[in-house]
Parts: sequence; C-alpha cells; structure tokens
Amino acid sequence: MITRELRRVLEDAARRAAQAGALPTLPDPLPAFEVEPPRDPRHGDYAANIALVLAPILGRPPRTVGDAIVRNLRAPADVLQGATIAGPGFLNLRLAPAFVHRWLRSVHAEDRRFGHTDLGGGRRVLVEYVSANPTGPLHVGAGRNGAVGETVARLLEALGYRVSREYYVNDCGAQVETLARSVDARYLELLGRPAEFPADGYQGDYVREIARRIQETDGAGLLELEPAQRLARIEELSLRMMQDEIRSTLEAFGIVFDVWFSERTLHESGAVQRCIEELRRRDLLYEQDGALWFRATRFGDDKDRVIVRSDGRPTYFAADIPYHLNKYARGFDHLIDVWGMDHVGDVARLRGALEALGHDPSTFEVVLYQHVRLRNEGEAVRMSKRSGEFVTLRELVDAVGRDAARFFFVATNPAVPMDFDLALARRQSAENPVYYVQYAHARICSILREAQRLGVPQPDAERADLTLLRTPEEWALARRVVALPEVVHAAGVRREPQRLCAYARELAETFHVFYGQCRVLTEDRDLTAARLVLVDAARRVLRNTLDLLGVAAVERM
RNA sequence: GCGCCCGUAGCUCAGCGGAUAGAGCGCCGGACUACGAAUCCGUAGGUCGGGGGUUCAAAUCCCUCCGGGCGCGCCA
Repeated sequence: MITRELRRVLEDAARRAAQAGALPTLPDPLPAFEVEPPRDPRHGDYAANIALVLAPILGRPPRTVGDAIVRNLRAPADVLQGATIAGPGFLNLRLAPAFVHRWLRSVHAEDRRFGHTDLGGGRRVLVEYVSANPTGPLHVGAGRNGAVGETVARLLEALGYRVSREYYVNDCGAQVETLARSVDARYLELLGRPAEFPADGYQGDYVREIARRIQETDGAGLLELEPAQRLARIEELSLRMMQDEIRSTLEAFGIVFDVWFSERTLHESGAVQRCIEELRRRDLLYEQDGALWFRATRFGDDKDRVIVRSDGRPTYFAADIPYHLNKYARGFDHLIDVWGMDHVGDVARLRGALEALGHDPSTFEVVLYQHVRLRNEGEAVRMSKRSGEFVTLRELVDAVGRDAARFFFVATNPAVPMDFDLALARRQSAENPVYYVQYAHARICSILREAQRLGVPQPDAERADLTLLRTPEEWALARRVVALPEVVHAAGVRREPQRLCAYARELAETFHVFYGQCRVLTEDRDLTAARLVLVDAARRVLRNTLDLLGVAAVERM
C-alpha cells in the first residue's frame, strides 16, 4: 500500500530528526498517525498528521515538529517530490511521478491480484450469512444480508484470509412442522380429500406449488402412509424443495455457499446434549419453573436465557452454541455472522456462552444490518411469510437486475435502514450508479477495441514512457487507480463494504472527467502508449472492484 | 423503562479526529466535426437534530436532551 510506504518514510525522517537532536527522544513505537489524500487537491497528493500527533507528546509546537521531520526527510527521489508544512502542522506530500508510475505498472503485473494483500496470512475465517429459515422463499431482506455477507467474504479473501461461506439451515423445530402441515393440507386439497388448513399455516402460493409437485411425482401415494409418517415425508420433501429454491435464487444472485450446515444434525449427533452437559458441569445452568437456564448475566447479557424449555425441547439458542463450537472445532480462527438487527439481543448470550466454554469472545463477531423497508410507489409493502404478502428476492432480482440489486444492497451502511422502492428501482434503473460505473468500464473497453482496430500496439506497461502523463486529469486518474489496496484494506478490516461502492463511483467519475479532457488514441505514438497503460490500469482496477462487489464488469452496454 | 443502531441539501445517502462538509436524484442553464452524450461543465440548495464537554482541531469522541428504527419470548 502506498500509505504504508509513505508512513515508513515519515517515521524514518522523524527518527533521524531525533538522532540529530532536532527533536526529543521519540516513543517506540510511534503513535498512530494518518496518511491520506486531502480533500483539497492543492494540498498535495497525501497529507500526514504526524507532527500534530507528536507535538503534545514531545511538548513542542506542531509546526516545529513538522519542520524537523521535513528537514530530515530523505525520501528517495522516486517516492516523494516534495513536502511542505501547512495549516496547523500538516505535512503535505507530493508524490514523485516515478512512484505512481511504479504502482501503475504493478496494476498491470498483478492484474487480478492488484488490491490484494497478505494481511490475513492464510488464517481461516468462517462467514455465515443469509441462513434464512427454509419455510418460504427468500425475501428482500435476505438480499441485503447476502450481498453484505458475500462482499465481506470476498474482501477478506482479498486480504489474504482463507474464507469459508456457510449457510445454517434451521431444518427442525416448530416452523418446519408448520410448513409441513401447510403443505400437507394443500396436498390433501389437491386430491380432493377433506383438509383443514392450519390456523397458523403459511399462506403463500409456494406452499401450493410444493404440494403440486409432490402430487406430480408421488400422486396419491402418500395417502397410504400413516398420517404421522406422511407428515414426516412431506416435511422432508418440502425442506428439500425449499432449500433447492433458496440455493438457486442465491446462485442467480451470485452467491455460492461452501457449506450448508444442518441444525438437525446437531440434535441427532448428540452435540446439543453434550454441550448442555458441559455447561452444566461448569455450573453455568440452573433449573427454574421447570426450564433449564443459562447464566448469561455472568457474561454481560441483561438476563439469563432458557436453553431447554419446560417441556424438554431445547431452544434455538441450545443448538446455536454447539453450532459455533463446531465452527471452531473445524479450525476457524475467526467467526463472522451476518444477522438482521432484530437479532441484536441474541449477540450477548451467544458470545457469552462461547466465552464460558473457553473461546476468546473477540473471535466471534456479528455484522448487523437494518431491515430493508420495501415500498411500492412510496406505499409500504407488507412482508410476512405467513400472510404470503411479500416480494421475494427472486422477484426483485428479476425486476431490477442482479448487478443493480447487488450494488444497491451494499452501497449503503448496513446499520442504516434502507428503503427499496420497487417501482422506483424499476423506473430509474438506467440511472442507477451501477450503470455509471459499468459505463466507465465499457468505455475503456471500447477504447481498447478501437485501438486494436486501428492496429495500435498493445500497451506495454514496463516500456511505456509514463512521464508523458502530465495533465491534472491524468494525474488524478493515476492516483485514484493505485489507491485500490487502501480501499480494500479499509473496507475489509472495518467490515464496511459500502466503501467499495463509493470508490467504484469515484474512480468512474475520475475516468469520465479524464475522458472528456484527454484523448487516448492520438497521432503521438508514445503519448498514446502511455495513456493506454493508464486507462488499461483503470479498467483492471474497476474490474477488480466490481468483482469484489459481485457486479459484472461489462465490456459493452 | 432498559439495550443496540440511526439523525448530514427538497429526496436518497457518502463522509477515516484534520484544512472551505460531499455525491446521486430532482430543478435551472450549457457542451458531440476523431476513442460510446448511459458522459461532461456550470448555477442553486446546509443551524451536520438541540445543548454541554474533551481537543491545537469535532459531522466524527464523551455526556445529556429530542426524534426515529430494532430488540427486550420457555419464537426463530
């Protein structure tokens, strides 16, 4: 990363200043300081607040500290062109063109790997997301969950972590039984048998569809079974169909899971029971009102939580603990779950239970997102699986397209509730920011096609004379292009995928402005070569950014 | 009432303790005689919810109040 190199240059200068007696002895390590592009381009390419941070520690005025650092800068000529003290004590740095050129060349050399780093060092991270109950089709909230989770997963891979994507399937319990009873009733109806639809049954058409498909393949065969067996069989078939539907919806959305983890297996293998015994052995459980409680308050939760109901059935929580233990047991160093805000209250108890069983609570992390408020022409759309009135993720993707949906879901801070107006999304689809970004990519591809048509040689990043790139627009584009590693780092470490969208849009904008000012294919062979290297680097970086977002980098529109 | 999250332009939202707070949409006015006008340039629009505090520096951190979302279940 560029900022890492600049930080090192500044630290060296500060240490040299201290050795020369221009500054008092420095702390080791140096306090954290920022190196970032200033808002105002007149302040140079990067600004550092190292002098402002050191001043109070050293007991000297910021500008004095800054002056000492600048006078001791021994940046190689191929890194910095100049440094000045400005304002309250900022160091404004101007990058040497050769420095940016070196990074531009590395965009070509690293290609699809440009922007990636080895921060993770191959450590294994499990990202669990979506994990919607298989009792109905995915609705739009799952789209936000999926887009955020998938982008976080891709960011972590780019940061050098080994990532596994996982979907936890709640394939047992009351809601699954309700699904089975609902399908059963529709099945009987189809066969003209008397059937009473359960009062708490799922109303959606998909229930009828499942029943229809069962009737199609099994005919009336299931009627031969005892009612309990028939229900069990219907439950199994319904679950399988729902999971297939969910899987294919997610695949159409660009998400493929490595593992579909069945909750049922945790019960059947005895893992749930063993986990309860372990908690009991550690005196973390007690009985009250006939139920078994976990002492969650010992771990920061605001009340103790039931783990086994008074009727002997374990709660959802009882399976969630061994599930996460299982993740650790499979060798993952770090767990990330993506949950809706409605589960915010569950974080403390699960983290507490994991801590109680010997795991560092900081290795279990939950990314929370606010729900998507679906609207149609400004009117609220009710979303409830039970009533059957909801718009599915599949419908949404069909309506606005996968690229726009993926981009939109990630473009906003997950912690902020999001309004998704279907009519608006359809109507303004041509003005979606995703098209602005894709257009920049397609435009570059168009230039490259035109170059080929004219017989212009392919750009050779190592040999082109990049010192010919001198206009402000070329310089701005080059600096923006080589900033990708920083963006990936910040977005990944902070779990803030929306930064990728912001960067993609800014990079596209910088390119469009450049395009308006600088012609790429000119009579000047050397200048053409240099500009081709620049725009082709922009193309690769745009593509890499869009890849992380799961948005297609189209060559034509 | 308690916990978590949010409050920034008319609307939807970016914004990393840092310099004059930004973008998109919408409004108004301009720009194609060579690489794609799905673009670009310009104009207008702000008490960063209010008030304290910390700091050389606060939209950003802390406190408090106001407004909103979600949760506070032997549901998942």
